[in-house]
Parts: sequence; C-alpha cells; structure tokens
Amino acid sequence: MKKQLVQLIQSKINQVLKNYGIDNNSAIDLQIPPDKKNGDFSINAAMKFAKLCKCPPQKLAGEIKTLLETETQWFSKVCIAGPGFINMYLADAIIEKFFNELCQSENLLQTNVTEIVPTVVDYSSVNIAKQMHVGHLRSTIIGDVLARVIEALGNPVIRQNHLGDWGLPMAMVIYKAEPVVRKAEKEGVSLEEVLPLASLEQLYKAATAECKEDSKVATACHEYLVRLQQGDSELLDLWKKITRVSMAEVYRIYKLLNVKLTEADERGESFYRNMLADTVEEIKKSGLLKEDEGAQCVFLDEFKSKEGTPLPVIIQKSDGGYNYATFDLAAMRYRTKELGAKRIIYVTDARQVLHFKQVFATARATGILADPNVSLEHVPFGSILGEDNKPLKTRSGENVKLSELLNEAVDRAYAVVNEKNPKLSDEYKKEVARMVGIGAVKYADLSQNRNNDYVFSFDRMLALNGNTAPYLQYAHARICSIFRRAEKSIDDYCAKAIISAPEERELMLKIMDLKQSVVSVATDLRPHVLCNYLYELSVCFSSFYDKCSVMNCKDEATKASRLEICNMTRKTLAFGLDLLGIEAPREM
RNA sequence: GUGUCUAUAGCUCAGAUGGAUAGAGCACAGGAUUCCUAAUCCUGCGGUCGCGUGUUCGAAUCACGCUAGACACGCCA
Repeated sequence: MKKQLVQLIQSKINQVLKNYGIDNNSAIDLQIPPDKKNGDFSINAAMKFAKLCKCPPQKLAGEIKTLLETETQWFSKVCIAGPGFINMYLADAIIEKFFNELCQSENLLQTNVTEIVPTVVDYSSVNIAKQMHVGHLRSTIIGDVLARVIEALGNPVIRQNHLGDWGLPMAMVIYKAEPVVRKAEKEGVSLEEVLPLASLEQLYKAATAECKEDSKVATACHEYLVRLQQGDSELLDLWKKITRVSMAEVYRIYKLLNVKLTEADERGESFYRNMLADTVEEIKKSGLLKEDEGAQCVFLDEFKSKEGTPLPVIIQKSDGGYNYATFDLAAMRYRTKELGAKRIIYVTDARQVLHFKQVFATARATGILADPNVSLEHVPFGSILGEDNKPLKTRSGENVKLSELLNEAVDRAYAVVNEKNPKLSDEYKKEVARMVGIGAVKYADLSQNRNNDYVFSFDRMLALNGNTAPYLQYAHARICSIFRRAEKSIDDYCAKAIISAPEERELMLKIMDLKQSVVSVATDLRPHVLCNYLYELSVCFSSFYDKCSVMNCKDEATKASRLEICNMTRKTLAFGLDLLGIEAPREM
C-alpha cells in the first residue's frame, strides 16, 4: 500500500512543482506523524521545496493539498498543519482493500525481487577447544538474524563460520590431547566422552601455563605447529578429531539458540591455510608490500598512528608466519572469487573496527578482490556488561559460559510459566520455558541498538511487560487461544476484514507496515528496528484485544473479520519472531 | 598522544539520513475483569536531549570546540 501511496503523492507533488518550473527527482519521505491526531501519514515536502519555488510553504502546501483532495478513494481528509505539513487521513475502504490483498498474498513481505545480491554473512566465529561464552553471544545471534532477514528478501545468503581452528593454540591443544586420544582409541572409547569440550579447554589452559614455565614444552609445541603446517597426516588427523569433538558441543548450543549455522558453513582459518602464500604474492604484485622490522607490511596513507607515523597492516610476520589480517584477506579473495559474493558482512565486536577498516582498505588498494565493487560491511557491536558496568564475568573473573547462562534463563522462565499457568503439562511447561527463556536472552540483545554496550539482567529480559520477548510471545499465545475457543483452524483461516473500530484500523495499518522494518534491517543491519516494530504490533494487538472482543461479537461478519485480523497479526508476529530466530508458543 | 564510539525522564532505552507539543518500558500514583489467558489494558506524574558556539525558516539530529566514560592503536584474534 505504501508504495502506491508514495507514487501517488509523488506525482501530485511533481505536478505542482512543474508549475514552478522545477523538475523533481528526489523521493519524498512519507512519515507517520508522532501524534495520531495528525493523520495516518504526513509529508513535509512543501517546506522542503518552498525555497526552490520562491513561494511560502503554506501556499505550496495548499496547492498540493488541493490535488490530493481529489483522490477521494484514498483520503477521507487532507489538511495543512503547522509550518506547512500536509496531513493525510486514509479512507477506511482503501485500508480494507490493501489489507485484504495482503491476506490473500502468499508472502507477507510481498517481495518482487528486482535485484539479487549474493551475500556472505560472517558470524559467530568460535574458537576450537574453547567453550562458548557470553562474548560469542552477540555475533552469533545478530549475524543469524541478518542472514535470515537478507535471505527473506530474496537474496542468496552464504553463511560463513570463520572458526579459530589453526595456529599455535591448536598445536598446543594437540600436543596435550595426543596421549588422551591415543589411549581412548586403544580402549575403543568415544572421544566425546573422555575429551569433552570442557576438558579440551583445560588442556589448552594447562599448555599455555606449561609453555610459559618450561621452554622445552614451548619448543615442543612449536614443533607441533611446524609439523601441522607442513601437513603431517598424523597431526592433521588429531586436529580433525579435536575439531569435531569441539564443534559437537558448539552445535548443541546453536540448536538451543535456534541458530542456523551448520557444518557446511564452517570455513575456519584452516580452510585458507594453503591460500595465504598466494594472497601474499598477489599483494606483492600491487607493489604495496614493504618490509619493516622484518615483517611484510602494507602502509596506507589513511592510517596514521601517534605523531603521524604510518600504521601498518602486517601481512606476514617476521618469523614467516601469518596472522589474522592475512586470513581475512585470503577469505575476502575466496568469497569474491569462488563464492561470487557481492556483499560481505562481518559481525564482530566494536573493538575490531580499526582492523576491518584497515583490512578493507588493504583489500581494495591491493586489488585482491575478484569483484572490486563488492560491498564490505563491518557490523560492530558493544559489550555485554555485568551489574558493575564492566564486561560480564563470573565472581572468580572467568568468562561466563554461554551454556550456563542459557540454562539459567530457561530455569527462570520455567519458574514463571509454572507460576502463571500451572495447568499446563510439565512436559509442555519445559518446552515453553525453553522458548521463553532463550527468546528472552536473544530478544534483550537484539532489541537494543547494537552499537551500545548493555547491562545483562535476567529480571529485565524476562519481564512480562514492556519491550521483551515474553510480551510478544504472550500476544501470540493469546491469538492462538482465541482460535482454539472459536474452534477454527489458525493455519488456513480466511475471511474478509472490515473496519468497525479504531483499534482494528490501527492494527491493520501496523500489520501492513512490516516490510519497511524488514527492509531497514537488511539495509542498515540493525535488528532492533524489527524488534521495535514487533513490539508496537503487539501493543496494538493488546489494545485491540482489550477493546474488540472476538468471541462475544454478535455480528457474524465482524466476528469473522476480527478473526482474520487476529490471524494476520499472528502470522506477522510469528514471521517477525522467526526472522529473529525466536519461537512463539501457541499456549503459555 | 592519535583515533573510534557513547552521553536523552529517577532507572533501562527508542528517536541515523534536520521538521509538529522529544517517545516507550520499568518505577511511582490512580483506575479497569458478569466477557476470548489480568503474563493484559487505560489515565496521570516525570526532560536545560552532557556543556558551549555556529549553520538553518526550523537542531536531540549537521559543523566546530569543551567535559566525562568505554574501546582501539606492529608482528594476539
């Protein structure tokens, strides 16, 4: 509806501007006035163009208004307010018309794909032999939402999990784990049993400590690294086993989090290990590679450190090894060349902004991108803080394990479900607790502008009121409850929607506004815009629920219409929540 | 030292690309249930948009300066 409306208004404005000899090409911004009394939509074009036309904004607004008023099937009222705003009140019939069209549509987004952009989303990026902790939460869930949203708009999305699965830390773990693996093999015990991720992490920590104290261990680990890099088959075999054991646990958490990453998306650092030398060669061809203090570096003018000294991007270390910049460059080359990416999105914490600025600039300057027009976008996010406003840690100063945090959320959610709806079966309560608890953690994160740090609080995220997952889920469950009462199938209900109350009208308009927020998330990569929309939708629904009874509605046509409005609300909510990777129970 | 980000109601936060009287939730005060889940709804209270200068018909939003905080700045990722 909005698209047609914009076109209509645009043509009217252009008609007026033509009289002033102005050819307008800029798009108008159709706004929703903050106060509903000022209409359904408003434009400020008269003020914008007043200067160009050398004409007072009020006069210009009047001329536009006169033209708009002729469109009686669209508007019930058009008026001028304030310094020259044009406020438009839609006719109920036009809302009904477009709403019913949406009801018939297969796709809630009514996408007509014009431009397909193959997109790589690089997120989660867990490390092998380390348990997931809070630090992994944001990348994992924000990246997952972005991938889902961009995909929903019709673009092919390639998820990439850039695992930390190579280098010295891995050599150290292999060094320590080798005897354990051998023993298990001899005894025929499953590796996951004797060497779960937690104990792998212990081995890594032990190795780090030993390397510091004992230079023999450090040397041994370094030898393992060299053997690994040379492709020693025994060590590669161990490496592979450790990776699988480690990732098995990660996938348990992905599943709990409802995150779509799979083994097919794994492209860790190890994947690029044989492309690094080539990448360096390619960079060398650009003539930008310079040796400095023994390391191979690229210096770019836009990056200066203190006192204006140049800031390098280190491509190859003085010992011949590579570090993360080179892996990222090799990955960019692979993604543009082999995966055909036109857009690459990196979801990492805000501390890496400089790194990505440098790596992006290096990639463009050295010409290693197969497609120089590829859009490279870093999506930074702030930290999760504890009550003390410092990065969230346990009392002993350790990182908080993600599995423990999620378990606590589910436990707390269970307590609430148990209190609020004790009649449910225990099995179902557990199911609801999982959806609500996990949903709450995810929603609390996603609903915040990702740029900022936020303080983690179970109490706030599990609140039943306000902008929280349980509030949205409750709205969804209430709708399902109505359909159970009405004994109608919620999955294929269909009726004509008509407006008989202001709450219905507002809810219908809100439902039709879904696409705008989804498009905004795909463009600006800020999931909280969608959260905000879903919250407002739920508020509209709750208000409707209160004022417009469905079951006690005597008029059959109105009742059927309200059921349809409920149906569309539920579909929209469920769809939006699914884009956020959050499940919505039908009863809670 | 240089750079990036942040500062909006008592608290937690929306308001990017300039527009109407700056919005929500929590908290606080009051009200609503013979009726679909009250896990709800409605009303009220609450603001020098960190400070200052500038640009503009118009600034929370843009520019410059200042203050406070977080983070980053060569061989970790």
